[in-house]
Amino acid sequence: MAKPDGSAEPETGLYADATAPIVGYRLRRAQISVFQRFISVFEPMQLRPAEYTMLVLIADNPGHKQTDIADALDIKHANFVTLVQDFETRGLIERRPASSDRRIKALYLTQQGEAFLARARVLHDDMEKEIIDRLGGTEARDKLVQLLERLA
Amino acid sequence: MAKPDGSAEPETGLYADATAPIVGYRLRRAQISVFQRFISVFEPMQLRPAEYTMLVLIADNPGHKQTDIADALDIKHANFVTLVQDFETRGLIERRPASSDRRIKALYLTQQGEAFLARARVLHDDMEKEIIDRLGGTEARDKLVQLLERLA
DNA sequence: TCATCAATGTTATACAGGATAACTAATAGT
DNA sequence: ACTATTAGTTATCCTGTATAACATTGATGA
Repeated sequence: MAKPDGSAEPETGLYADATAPIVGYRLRRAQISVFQRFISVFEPMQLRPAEYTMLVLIADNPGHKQTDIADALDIKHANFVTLVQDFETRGLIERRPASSDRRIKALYLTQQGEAFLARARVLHDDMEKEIIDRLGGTEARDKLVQLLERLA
Repeated sequence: MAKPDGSAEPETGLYADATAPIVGYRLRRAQISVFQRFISVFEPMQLRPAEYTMLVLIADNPGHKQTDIADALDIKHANFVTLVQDFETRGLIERRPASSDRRIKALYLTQQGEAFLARARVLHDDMEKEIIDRLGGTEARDKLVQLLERLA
């Protein structure tokens, strides 16, 4: 089998560069790697990536209804219910019925939730620093985010 | 609520830039978008992203055992079995027991499989061209792949 | 030799994420 | 008043992924 650049995988002799031009594949690998790091870092806080993003979104948009937050996260309303219920049980968020429309449950962080998120943000900042290091600087990070935006 | 740049979401009034610095989140969004496009483009061929990559890997590394291909794809051996069996049933790949070690099943594309992959590569090339357009050129694509490599 | 251990592939099973349908309660439109 | 729509909920399913147990075959060392 031809090996253009001699960069064989020692263990298997597999020509892995076959996947080089497949952007989707590279994207998925990077995403999995970053998410696994996230999960391991946040394991002590029992917080998964989507959950962290949910808390950030509620913190920065307090009082919005479930539908808005779920849509912003591209999570189906049906699946968002248990997610929200779990965090209410944990005392981190609060669902307050709107006086104007009793169907609506407006979302807020509790004081506990604010403190919890503050701790999470510290961990997350460290993670982002790690990522910036691996990428080679903040410019590279900004470039990456810019390119990802164009694909999303 | 403060809106630094005035870029509100008209529908919900949600401040979505809260997630801007979260690289993992952007990564996931881009990956989902690219994969959904892939799935829709390849729907007529009944081919999913991981399956396409599997065929490419087998084509460029014929005669390797299941374990090697599964490892290269980061798919658990147990889960790879049904995947391979399905494609054998479809007549696209062949599992040939190695004479040296009868435990090993070496993987090859059939002639049908080669023809099938050739058609798939055309579709995929079109998709990559789309992606390059969205990114703004081949240099941007190369830059993206380079950055993704550093994260994986 | 042969007893033991390791590697390959397989089956069964469980669990998490994400998707759909059907439902209740509340509101809006006519 | 009657109807349609919206917000939230429940139940259920499908897919991808993870683990455990197993049969077969091969490798290793007393």
